[in-house]
Amino acid sequence: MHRKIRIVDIAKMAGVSKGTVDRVLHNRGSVSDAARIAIEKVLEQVNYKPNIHVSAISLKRRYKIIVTTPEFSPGAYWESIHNGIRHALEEYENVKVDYQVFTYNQYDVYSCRETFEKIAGIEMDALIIGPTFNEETVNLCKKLDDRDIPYIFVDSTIEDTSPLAFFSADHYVCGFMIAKLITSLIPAHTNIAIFQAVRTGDRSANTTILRKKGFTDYLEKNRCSNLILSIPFSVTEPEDNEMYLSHLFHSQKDIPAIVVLNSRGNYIANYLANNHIEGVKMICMDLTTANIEALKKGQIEYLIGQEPEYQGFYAMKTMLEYLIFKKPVERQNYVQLDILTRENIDFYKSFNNIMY
Amino acid sequence: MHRKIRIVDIAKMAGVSKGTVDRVLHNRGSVSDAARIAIEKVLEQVNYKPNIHVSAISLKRRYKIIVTTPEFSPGAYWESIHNGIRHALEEYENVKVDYQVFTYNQYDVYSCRETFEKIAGIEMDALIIGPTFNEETVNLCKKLDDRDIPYIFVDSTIEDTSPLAFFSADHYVCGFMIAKLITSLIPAHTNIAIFQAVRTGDRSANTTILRKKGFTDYLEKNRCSNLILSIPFSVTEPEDNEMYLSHLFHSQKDIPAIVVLNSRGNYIANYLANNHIEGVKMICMDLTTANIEALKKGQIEYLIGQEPEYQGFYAMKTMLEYLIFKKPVERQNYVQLDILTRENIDFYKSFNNIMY
DNA sequence: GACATTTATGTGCACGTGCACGAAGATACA
DNA sequence: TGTATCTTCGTGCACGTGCACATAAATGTC
Repeated sequence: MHRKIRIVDIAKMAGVSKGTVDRVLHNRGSVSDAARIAIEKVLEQVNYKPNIHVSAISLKRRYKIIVTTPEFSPGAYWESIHNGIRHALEEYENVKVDYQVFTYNQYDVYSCRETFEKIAGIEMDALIIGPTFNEETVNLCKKLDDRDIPYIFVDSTIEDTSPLAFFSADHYVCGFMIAKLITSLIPAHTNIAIFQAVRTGDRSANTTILRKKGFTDYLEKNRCSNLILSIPFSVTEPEDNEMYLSHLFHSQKDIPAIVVLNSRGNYIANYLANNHIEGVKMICMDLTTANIEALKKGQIEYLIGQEPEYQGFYAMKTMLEYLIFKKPVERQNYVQLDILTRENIDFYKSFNNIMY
Repeated sequence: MHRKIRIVDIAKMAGVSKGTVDRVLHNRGSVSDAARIAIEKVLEQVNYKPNIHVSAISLKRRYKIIVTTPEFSPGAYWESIHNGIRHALEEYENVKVDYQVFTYNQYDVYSCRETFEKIAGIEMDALIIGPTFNEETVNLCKKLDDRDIPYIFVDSTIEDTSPLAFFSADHYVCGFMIAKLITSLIPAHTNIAIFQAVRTGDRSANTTILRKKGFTDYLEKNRCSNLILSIPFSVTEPEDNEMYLSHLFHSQKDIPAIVVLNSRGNYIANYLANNHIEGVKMICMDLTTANIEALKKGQIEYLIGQEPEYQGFYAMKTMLEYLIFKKPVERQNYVQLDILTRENIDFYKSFNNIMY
């Protein structure tokens, strides 16, 4: 194997100094066409890959990166995404990053709108977005596009935007898989109750819609005869849920299976436990600490994980490498869908163990 | 946050030169007790963490690392482990590593013995071992211990050895989880056929024994009434398997479920397909390309993954960081047990996508 | 005590990139 | 032609560690 090519090697080949090569590599301008073309010619021939270790220690400029996601509490889904983001910054501790977090209420479209308008006015190098509402996100992204500010989505992607990349589960397939799992646990012809979060202003989250679609499609394709009971679930008015649930379980219907398409499965699990309702198989989304607890207790049969730490970590990592090294970016990044049981949950790597 | 502490800072604090600090940090010797103690005192107070980027570019010495595992063919389990190892070396491309691979026949204890004896005589800095046979591995490790050569296990660990670390699934839990999955797919009181690999010299692989134990323990604990049919599986004499299988399926027994505790599940799947035996639920180990194909075709219901790339990657990464930076090592490293279905298999990251 | 040998310590360079600074060359305008 | 302005380009330093080499101190030997 040949010696690794360096900037000075390219400079010598192109008959210029390393400063000029540096300007071309980083698009800094102030280069004559002749010099630029000569250098580009050399770059085509040789496969130059900067030594990232040296780049790292030589870096001087600061980057301002903004992160906006729904609000979150300890142990919740969105906290994991933020943990991943922080881990990425720790890995690149030598890079000077000012990062600022803006959260909004994911059940209130006005909160989102307000936050996004504030963000749109800020000076920044890049943005990481955890989107919920379509229209508001599209509006924000339009402004970002105009200002040539790159942005990356986590958790889900939004149509009619042009992000640098997105890191998300395939929510449709997620619902599809959940249907397969739940139907393997219960007899045919039985009922399945599905809980979905309700939001203000008649808006639904992308994610839940897609999961629901995947779920029903599976049943249809496989001619499953189970009856689906769609139950609303309110995060803002938790007292309503008590009503929905008591309604469901006093309706004399047999409910052998429950599916929760958001991360609040533990809430339902607790209701069942408190009301001594047993023998219900539950499948829920996301490895929140509360959900994991319920899984270990046997209240939940399967938890579906969508690697939130991974999403956050790679969103930030990808952004940094794009900003610093102009590293080419893969746009579509679907994360793994993990099936967790009380048996394999203890080995699940929450990225705290992984580091990277 | 304070400025990061450097070697020269420590040197100044201890009243010595950076060369002496370097010698203490790397245990190079030639340091007076007085100087060593002074430096160690400073090191206790400050939290020195070397800048790995600078370390990386300053590295000069070569390391010789040997890897020994069972033989493998393309797309097979052990190949993934080797892929992970290579990825780690790519990440540390600046480190000069001579690495040499020695494989042995995992079904032949003599082959293993011969290979290990050869390895024991070689000059090296470190070793990564994919063990199969207990006694032979213990013998090799004793010699390594005498020569102070660090070694790391992948795939499984061996008692009575003192490895620097091991990266492995918890095979007992794996079997336990498989039992849970398979019993959820079939009615009570039915038969379950279990395939286990047979080896020369009456030796069994650790892994299979542990998985089988976990499997039967689950059934016992949960008072499952399924009848277990243990079927041998020979890799060396494949024509025997045809016999075992035809025996099984001509015995008039109803076989609604099959569990394969090694990575050759696809072999059984093909037998079923060729003989038009349908409606059998299979759970198999490992994401070999052949197994993945069978999973996608619907011949296999669940595949259990044990992150072989991850194992290889972190085994080599851990070893390198131990050798270079004297980084402290976590001994026990249990990998994730992934449950794959035809739905989520496409999102499974084979590390080719991940890189790191 | 003189010299040889061993042990302990300090000094200085290489690693390759990012970026600041200043020099040189080109162009404009009086 | 002389001066000012803008564009283009080259030079050189910083980053912090690993390690080789030179130097100084301590110890051993007769």
